[in-house]
Parts: sequence; C-alpha cells; structure tokens
Amino acid sequence: MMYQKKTPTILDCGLHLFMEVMSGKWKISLLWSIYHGIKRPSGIHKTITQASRRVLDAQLNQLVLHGLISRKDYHIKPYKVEYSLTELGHSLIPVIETTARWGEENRLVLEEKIFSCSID
Amino acid sequence: MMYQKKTPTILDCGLHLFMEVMSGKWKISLLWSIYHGIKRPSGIHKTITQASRRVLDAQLNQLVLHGLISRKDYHIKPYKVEYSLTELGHSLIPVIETTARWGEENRLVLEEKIFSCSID
DNA sequence: TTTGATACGGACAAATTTATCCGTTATTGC
DNA sequence: GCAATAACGGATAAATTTGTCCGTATCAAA
Repeated sequence: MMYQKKTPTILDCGLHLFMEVMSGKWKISLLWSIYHGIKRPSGIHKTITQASRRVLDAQLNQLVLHGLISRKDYHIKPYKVEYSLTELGHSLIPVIETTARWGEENRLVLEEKIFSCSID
Repeated sequence: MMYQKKTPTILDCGLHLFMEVMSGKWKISLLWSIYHGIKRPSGIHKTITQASRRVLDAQLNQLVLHGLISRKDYHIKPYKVEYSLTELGHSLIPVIETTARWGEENRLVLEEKIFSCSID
C-alpha cells in the first residue's frame, strides 16, 4: 500500500512539478540506467547495488505511475519484465543533462559546502 | 541544532548535487523571491504565506550554508537583514528556468498523473 | 504601556521517505 | 530434491524532513 499524503502538494510553478516526479533517492539513477538500455529489474539492481531490490521496485512503481517509464511484462516463465522510457520520460533527458552539467561545473564548490554542512 | 545525517550522501553525478541543494519544500520559492528582489525575511514570508516563519528561516539557513544565497546583517536597530543570490545562486537561475519550462510544458499530463497517484 | 514589527532559534511532534526483514511463485541447472 | 535466479510486495523500523509551540530581544508607534 502506498503512503497517503496528508498535506497538500504545491505545484505552483513548473519546477515544483519537476521536483515532484524527480524526488526519490534512486529515481535519477533508475532513469539513467533505463535510458542507457538496462531494462530488466535485476540488471538495474546490479548497477545500483547500494539500494535494496525492494526500494528500487517501489521507486520504479512511482516512475510508472508518474508516466515517466512504462513496464512491459512478457508474461512468460521464467519471468521477464522490461522498463523503458515513455515519451514524457524521454523529454526529461535533456533537462536532466542541463542540471547535471550545472552540478558538474560546480562540483568542487558544492561538495565542499555540502561536506561542511554535515560536520558542524 | 541541525540534523546529523546517518547514511552517506550520494553525489555521483551532477544531478545529485543539484537535487541535494534544491531539496527542501520551500527552497525554490525562496530563491525565486530573492531573485525577484524581495530580500528581507519578513517580505519573503509575506510572499510565501503557506509556510511558517520558523520553517522559512531554517531553509534560508541551508541555502546560505550551501552557498546559494548570502545574508547581510546591517547591525542596526530596528533589525535589518537582507538576502541576495551569490554568484553560484545566480548560475542556478537558467537551470531552474529550464526545469520549470519542462514542467509547464507538461503540466496537464503531470498534474493528472500526480493527482491519480494520490487517490488510490 | 500595550501592540506590533523586526529578527532568531530551541524543543518537540507530525509527516514523509527510505531501509530491513521476510514470505510468495515459478523455472533452470546441478 | 536443493540452490540460484527472476519477479513482487506486506509489515514494520529507522531515518529524515517539515510543522507547531513557544521564548528571546529591540524599537516604534498608538
């Protein structure tokens, strides 16, 4: 069962919409894997070993519900399931690349700041 | 006292860096207000009435610690404090605009999906 | 002198997200 | 049969974020 929000979601501006569907610790990595052709849940898990399979499944479900990826079940035994980006998911790639570029360009400063926050 | 993280922060890719400094329910609105010339805490609060002053202060502090805004205390009575974007904060504006544009372009679909998640 | 504006943050509760533990089903290979 | 792989999700604990309730201080104006 999925968690039921108790406070209203704010979607004033487009950035809030973006944050809403992107928030989730592993979602970026998941989208990235799928974009790079790793489609099966087990394969994805092998590329994101820090997270448990359970958690990845949950976030994959959210991505599906938000319409960024689609899930194809081949209905064969042994099981086979594949995820792929939807059109909406694809439209997100250049946006992700823009933000990722900003992060990389400022990595040194950002890492230092983030680090100093986590000690005092 | 600020919360002490217990699990390691993941900063593999630039997008994670972006998410790290942008995560926080009111940060976008705060940056937006400051960018648009509303600099004093009380004024900012008037533009974001859904949040309590306490919460806004906390997130403003985080933005300062992450180096996105700077805080100038005029050391006069009655109190006067002003926030402004740092160079790093400014460099974020076009990135925010890119993601916001994506959100707006897909608002209809996204709102519908987000909404349907919140009912079943 | 009481009210209101400015500014800030401790202490704690509530909401939300993430992680861990385990149980299910079915197939392949040894 | 027994272990490994593939797939999925309930129940619950732990971590993290957000919100609420207060208390501090200074000054101005009514």
